Amino acid sequence: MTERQTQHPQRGRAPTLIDVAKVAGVSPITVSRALNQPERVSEKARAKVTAAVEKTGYLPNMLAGSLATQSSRLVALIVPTIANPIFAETVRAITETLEQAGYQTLLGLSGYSEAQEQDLLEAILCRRPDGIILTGLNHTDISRTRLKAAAIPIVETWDLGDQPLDALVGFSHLDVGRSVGQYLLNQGHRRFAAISADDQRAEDRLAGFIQVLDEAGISPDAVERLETPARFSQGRQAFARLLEQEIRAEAVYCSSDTLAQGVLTEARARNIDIPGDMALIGFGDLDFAAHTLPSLTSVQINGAEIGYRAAQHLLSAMTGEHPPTEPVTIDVGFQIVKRDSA
Amino acid sequence: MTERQTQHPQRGRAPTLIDVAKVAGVSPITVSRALNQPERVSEKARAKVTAAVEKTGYLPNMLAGSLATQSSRLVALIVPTIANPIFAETVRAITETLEQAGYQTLLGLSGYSEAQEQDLLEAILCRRPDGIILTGLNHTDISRTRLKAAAIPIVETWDLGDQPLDALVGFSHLDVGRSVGQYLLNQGHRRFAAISADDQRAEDRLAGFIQVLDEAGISPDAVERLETPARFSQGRQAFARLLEQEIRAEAVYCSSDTLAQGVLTEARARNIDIPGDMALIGFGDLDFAAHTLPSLTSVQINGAEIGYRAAQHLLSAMTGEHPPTEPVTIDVGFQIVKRDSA
DNA sequence: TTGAAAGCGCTAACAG
DNA sequence: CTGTTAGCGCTTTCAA
Repeated sequence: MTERQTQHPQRGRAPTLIDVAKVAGVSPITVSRALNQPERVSEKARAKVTAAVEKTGYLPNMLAGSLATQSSRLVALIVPTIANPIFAETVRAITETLEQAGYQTLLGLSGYSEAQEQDLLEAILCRRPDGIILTGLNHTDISRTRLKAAAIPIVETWDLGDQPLDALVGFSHLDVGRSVGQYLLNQGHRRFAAISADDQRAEDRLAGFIQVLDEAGISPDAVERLETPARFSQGRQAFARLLEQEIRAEAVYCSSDTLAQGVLTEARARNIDIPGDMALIGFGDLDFAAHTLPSLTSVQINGAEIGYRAAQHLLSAMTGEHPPTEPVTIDVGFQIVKRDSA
Repeated sequence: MTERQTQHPQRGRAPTLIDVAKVAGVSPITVSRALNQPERVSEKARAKVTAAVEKTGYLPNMLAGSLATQSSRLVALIVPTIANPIFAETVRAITETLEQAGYQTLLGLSGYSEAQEQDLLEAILCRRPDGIILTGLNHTDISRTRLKAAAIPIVETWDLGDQPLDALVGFSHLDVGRSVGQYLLNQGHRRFAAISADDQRAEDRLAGFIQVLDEAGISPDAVERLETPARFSQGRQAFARLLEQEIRAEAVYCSSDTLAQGVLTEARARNIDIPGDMALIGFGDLDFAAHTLPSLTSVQINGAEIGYRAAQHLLSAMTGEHPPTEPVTIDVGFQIVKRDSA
């Protein structure tokens, strides 16, 4: 009398394709086809399946599906942080674009650390993503090896360089720094101070800035370097330190809008008018900067565009529209924008 | 002469457990055990397996593993947006906590829409997450049905209420509104204006605010309602509209720091001193507000704490430390903080 | 401590 | 248009 009921789906077990097939009175494969390639099934069968799915509350098990198909419809995305709105925008654009194409996004936060990125990568690659989007060009050797072994489309973002793993969507940080320097020189400034975070891309921008000053025979009066991620309050403090050292620059370069905002706040507290008494330049996302830094100049990056282009490229690579491509580089550019004073 | 090579892992195919087993000279199951329960395997076998893994560059296929184990080590997380730093913090805290416990996070952005949440849910539940974290208490009926059918631990966040699906980690938005009203009344203010977004939680806060004024026999001179997500510039414009209507409140209530910041900017442009001439109160994350709104009062929420507690609860539920629990409610609270002027 | 057999839920390939 | 068979890569019995 201990016979188990196998007539209808058991309590506590999610209904499977087989349960649906039984209820619909067709074979499992017909259910599978009705769900995934409806055009390859008679209208009658389709109706029976639809009803059975409804009745059982069936939800496909994608773990099984992906295993059989060898395609997970999953994309891995690794960014340093989402606390910085500039990356939040990129993440949003990517998830949105991929979602529409039927892909899900597995998010990893590396905290600007290559080691952490490597750990994330190991965990994530086990899930067999169909593609992967990374931030920057710097990865550990082990990461590079694993990525190559995974043999899936890769897009690196937020930078430009010679040796991308696969596709690359970004802009040149050295050029950003150079442009900023040139811009400030053109404004007639000759005495500079710089406040910069110490991650690779911020360093690249700073290097460009210093390079262009150097070409004009100028070197900055002071360079303050802060640990990434550099916060508002650190920017404020760094500027205060400069003032205490009697450094009176005509223009202050900041590696990010966040830092520039700190400088702005400290300047206000000391009745230094920006941009009247001193030029101040930041770097960040169009939207964010417009909202929080209405009274200064900034290098504007379109985080969303980077995301869209990266996702679109990845999609076309994953759906195999082009064969194992040559590495592609997309330069999304940047611009220096002078906003009205608040 | 068209015989296929099956001797060693083929090019283009990722090595499997069986490949590793062959190289190691043991059975597949021994490899599995060496990897997942090393203590149940002889030291000798373990060494052989480790070497073979190294040599083949083997990476476990979690799709297969999860299918066999019926456990994905995946957690679904749905938030309205990550553009708002308050949610970004929660997301960070959650992914970090789960990562340490060996879980990955599948992120969905609902854009404050229940319909979109439902779509995300359908896609995500197909991947058989072991647990799920949602924002707020409002879900479509279909979402509720699916969530119950999934039979996995659920944590709802950012709100408090009577009918949680399972666990609940948040605070009372009505109480926030009431506290703000009481605070401003205690300061001696009697003429108020309110600028609020129109999502459920902002509406709840506003209702609390109006309620407490009402109890004091006061009604606000004006209430501006903005569509969620409400941006900086809209807050600024809303305040400008109030001024044009000759509404001169002693205190302005804003449903978020972002809006308050817009008001602050417009006030500065018109030489209205905050908090000297007019009180202004916002709502948001401690860190964010401290960075961007140094000169006003704000209700402070700890987004990271909500994330930590939610993730911790979910972990203990998933690892089955407690049996199918009674619904748990965790009130993380909030506080009103007056900051120094910049 | 190790292995053989069976199966997780689904779909590709082939037949009918 | 529909069904049968076999297998995706792993782990769970159970037995040696």
